Amino acid sequence: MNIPSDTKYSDTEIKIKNAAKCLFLKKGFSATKTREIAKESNINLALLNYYFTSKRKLFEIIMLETLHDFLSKMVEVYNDEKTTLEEKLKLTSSKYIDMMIAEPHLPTFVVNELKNDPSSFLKILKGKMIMKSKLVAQYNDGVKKGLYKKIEPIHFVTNILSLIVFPFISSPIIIKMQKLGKNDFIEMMNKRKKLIPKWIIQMIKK
Amino acid sequence: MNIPSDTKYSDTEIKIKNAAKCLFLKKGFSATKTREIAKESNINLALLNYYFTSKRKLFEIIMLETLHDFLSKMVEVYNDEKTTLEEKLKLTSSKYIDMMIAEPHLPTFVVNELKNDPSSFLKILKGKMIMKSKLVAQYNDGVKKGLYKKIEPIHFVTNILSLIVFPFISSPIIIKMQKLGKNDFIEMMNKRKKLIPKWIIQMIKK
DNA sequence: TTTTTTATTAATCATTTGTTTAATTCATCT
DNA sequence: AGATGAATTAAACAAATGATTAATAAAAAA
Repeated sequence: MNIPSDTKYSDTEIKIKNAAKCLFLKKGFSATKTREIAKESNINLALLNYYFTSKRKLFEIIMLETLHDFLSKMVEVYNDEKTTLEEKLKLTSSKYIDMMIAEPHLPTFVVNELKNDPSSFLKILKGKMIMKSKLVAQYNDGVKKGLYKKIEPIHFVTNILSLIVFPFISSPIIIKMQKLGKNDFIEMMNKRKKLIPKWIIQMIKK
Repeated sequence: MNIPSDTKYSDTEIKIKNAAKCLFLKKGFSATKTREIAKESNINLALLNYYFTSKRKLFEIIMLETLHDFLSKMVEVYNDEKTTLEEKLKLTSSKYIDMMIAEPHLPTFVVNELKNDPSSFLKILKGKMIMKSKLVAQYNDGVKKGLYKKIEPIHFVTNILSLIVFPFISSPIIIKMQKLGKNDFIEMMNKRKKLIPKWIIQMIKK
């Protein structure tokens, strides 16, 4: 029984999109060839244009969906009204690290293709203003109460994301430098789930 | 009067290499076309193959040189015998941030193309083991003396690089999110030169 | 069932792209 | 000046690549 998670798209369209997403994530737009997408999804080459008009259009659809998923998951945690700042840090850290263990190509892809076309980013970023999130509000509160040092919030947010995301972006380097196996790297990232919130707190606590 | 900084290469070769490096850094291997390199460097298309055999060979040369420069500058600071750990942090932060302000495409390029072919990384990484650097030794000393918390050194090094490099990799996102101009972003990064060393110290200090 | 619409296919087209060739210019040496 | 080798050029080639077409099969509507 099929769950109609995406009723907008037919089976064939989903097959194409899945294969395309996988390839685009791994190799980027230019290095991914339409024939490769067709082969990987077991469809005829012409169906790609039949359903998606062009490679570029297909790419843009995938780009927007991927970006949307990515940012939505972020903002969920940041805007939770019930959790404290420290809890948010723990949840963020844990959630994103899991997310990127599952899809290791995601951060590089987002960062890369956004460099070429930041306009798609704006389309998605409507209700997802991290800088106006509950997390930032809680940090500012802490500053006012004299609990936290005053840093510009953009640095605060940047630091959190840096410590979480950068290791994944640079994973090939870390793996080579440390002569790790893939599982060792995952192990290392799992350890960071607990460490990163502590580090962030130490950075801001008076 | 020409300074024979690179006597190995003729004028034409240098023109080609410069244009190619610029394009490869900006757009990656696949998206950069040989005709574009020829046009940008004002040389005939055939000269590219005449001097460098193939696009791929040219790319590999540029890749290795860029990587070499990048890592050399890193290790210089890390292995300075005269400076303290805290001084090294300040120097690192300041030096790399300047470097990436000058060449904003560098980190994304390195990270990207290394993902596809980490072998070139190993060729370069001979004498440049960051993990066996003076910096790490000094940190370990500090731990023994009870000054610093004990974290695995790989996390220590990863954190430094994360806080320095990630903002540049994600600069299009930061710029859009904060509605910054390019100069505002540079301003922000210049502020981080002083902040990052402090943050790192707070993270490790007991 | 018949008709009409939709989905799929193989073949082909028109560019693009990396590379090569063969001719020409330029510089160097005798 | 003339000969030799390197540097440069315009033209062309072959393969790859994104896209289209026209024919066929499958599904839906009548």
